[in-house]
Amino acid sequence: MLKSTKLDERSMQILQAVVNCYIATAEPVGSRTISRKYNLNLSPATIRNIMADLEELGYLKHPHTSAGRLPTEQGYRFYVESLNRERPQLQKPPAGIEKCYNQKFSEVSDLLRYTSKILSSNTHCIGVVLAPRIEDMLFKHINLVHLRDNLVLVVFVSRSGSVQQKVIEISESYTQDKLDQMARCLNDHFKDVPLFNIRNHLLDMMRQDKQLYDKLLQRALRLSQKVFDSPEVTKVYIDGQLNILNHPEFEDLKKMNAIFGTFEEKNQLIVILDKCLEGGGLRVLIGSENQIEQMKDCSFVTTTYNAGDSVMGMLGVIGPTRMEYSSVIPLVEYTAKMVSLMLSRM
Amino acid sequence: MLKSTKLDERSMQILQAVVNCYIATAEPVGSRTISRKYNLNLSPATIRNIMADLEELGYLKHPHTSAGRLPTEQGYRFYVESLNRERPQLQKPPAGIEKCYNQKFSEVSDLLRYTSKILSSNTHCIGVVLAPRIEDMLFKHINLVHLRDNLVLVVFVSRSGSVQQKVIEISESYTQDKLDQMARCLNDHFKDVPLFNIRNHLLDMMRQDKQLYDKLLQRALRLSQKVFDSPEVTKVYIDGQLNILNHPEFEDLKKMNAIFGTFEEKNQLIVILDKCLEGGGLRVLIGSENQIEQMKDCSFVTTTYNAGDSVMGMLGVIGPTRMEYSSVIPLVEYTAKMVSLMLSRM
DNA sequence: GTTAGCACTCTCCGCCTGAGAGTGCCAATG
DNA sequence: CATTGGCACTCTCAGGCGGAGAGTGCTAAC
Repeated sequence: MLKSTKLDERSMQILQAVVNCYIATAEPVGSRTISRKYNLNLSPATIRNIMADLEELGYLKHPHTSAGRLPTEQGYRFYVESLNRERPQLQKPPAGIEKCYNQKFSEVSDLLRYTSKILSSNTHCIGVVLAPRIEDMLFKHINLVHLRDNLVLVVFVSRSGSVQQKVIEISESYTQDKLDQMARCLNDHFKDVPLFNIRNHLLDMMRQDKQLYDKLLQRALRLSQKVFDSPEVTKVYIDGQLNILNHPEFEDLKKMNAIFGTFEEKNQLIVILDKCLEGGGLRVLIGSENQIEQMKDCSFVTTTYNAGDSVMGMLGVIGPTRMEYSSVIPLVEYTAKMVSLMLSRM
Repeated sequence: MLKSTKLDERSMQILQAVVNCYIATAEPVGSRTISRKYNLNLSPATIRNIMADLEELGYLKHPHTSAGRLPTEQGYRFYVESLNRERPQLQKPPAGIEKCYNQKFSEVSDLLRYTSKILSSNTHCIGVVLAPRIEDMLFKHINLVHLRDNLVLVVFVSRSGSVQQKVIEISESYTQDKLDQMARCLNDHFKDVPLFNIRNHLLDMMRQDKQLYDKLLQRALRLSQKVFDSPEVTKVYIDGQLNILNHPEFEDLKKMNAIFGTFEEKNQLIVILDKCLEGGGLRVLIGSENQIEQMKDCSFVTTTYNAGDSVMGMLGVIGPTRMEYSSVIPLVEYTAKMVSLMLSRM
């Protein structure tokens, strides 16, 4: 019938009603249900006609002839976009979250881990927090501890308070005293240098000091080269994986297993999350938009957060395509705001 | 019929056959199956009689009249004990494990995390490794890093190479230089003191130096008191939780959920594992012997490992009661041996 | 003591059926 | 002519039934 891509007001209302209803019940919704629950003053028959149109346009689908309708991915997408259009009014801060952030966090990793918990427990989805990339951090302090023989423990603290540790093997064996001196050297030289730049910085310094008038510094530099030359894996905090057990669409053990598998092998996930990081801001990936075959029944709602020194990470939730976007989206955004705030204080 | 608690040779053979068979197939085993698979030269009828006796004695049970038999917990216990009696011959080192430990581990935590992976992937059960209790470690090195205001990052290294970190809040704000001096002080004074003793050591020293002729030391001591006075949670490494999805007995979502829940809240688990630690050596907890209501269909196979400086922890697997004890037990024991070996080298 | 035979029990699977939910279409209506 | 009521049609789901299969328990024979 109606062949224009634009939907008229009434069709939109019905589409939204179907999506809402399906999100709430996880069952195909019939025309009768809509006409009763939402007082649009339309008879079931009329609604049936409109639903048939919506199906033809690709927004709804049918599990079988005599069942109700449910949204396609295109239907969800339309729904989410219309949510975002009306967002300003929705933006009441989700209750309770603010209180959670009243406590003090002494370490960034604690804050992020806690945030993934908050996200998962408030949305019944999987909470995900991607830590700031290490290269984006600013050097603050380094410590070298002699372990045994040629092994040295390196503890590195960034200005925003993240702590990394790493054991490296070196060719010579230094006493703890020597290591302390070297650490002091490095701390003096690298203060506030961003890590992504530290390798260049290192090379510069080594070239300058080729005359080796300061042998200790030279050694320290060589050691720190070892520390900074292996690429770091971005840390990701995941919480509430078990939440998906409670969603009826994952009762099928096979589907569930596939999803758990993806979380076990995090690489694939990180690729997607990294993509969400680019550009910044809110991202909603619906169903197969997330490119991971096994996760084609899941949606991602993510946004970016920023730390005081403009280092950025990403947080959000992963849940069934049939998730409560209308509450999840504001919650994710609000959480990101809180995290940014907390980080700027640290 | 046979009312003596002792089983005769033949009954034992049949009990073992039933257990073996049930472990392999996860289905109640009938008399016919036994008489065909194990050539005991007995007809199904005879075996039926014996099985009825074993049932009366509490070793076997019946899901319903016309089904085969399966072991009760008492049956499993008998089976495991007879395995242990014959153990010396079973003790061929499980292939492949040794190779896994050919690599170098620079940190204890890496070794233990890796071990939990090894355990889970080789047994299709959940791998569990309890780290040595912190109080059992020997002091090696401490580092203090100024974070901001009154927050200090404390990094503590034990002689066996474990690294702990902790952020503490102090009343005064010290410069990094001061902190370095204090750390050096503490390193001199506490070298090789066992941690469980360090609090006494501290108090002693503070009493001795009451005259405060060394103000710096005094401050350092007060700071370190803060560090060592909060009790540490023992770290536990768990891997392969998803393995239980593949065991048919946990297809029931409810059971599975209960088990996952227990792992989420680790406290309960740690209590049990701590109990296994006491006394040392191999422990097999079958079904409800593990005291955790939700885990009554699971068995624990654990043993202790020891580090070079006699610090001890525990490792093992958790799986369905119907697990392959005959291969799991030697594997757990062998792994513990390897871990002890690796630790003594570190 | 061991075994063959046989009746009995219980589960599992496929088949059928009726109820219920929902659609699609058609004709009537304002 | 958009909307609506009515009605036939389709599909799922739950329950009941029955036969096949597996296994037991008992008894009588070896």
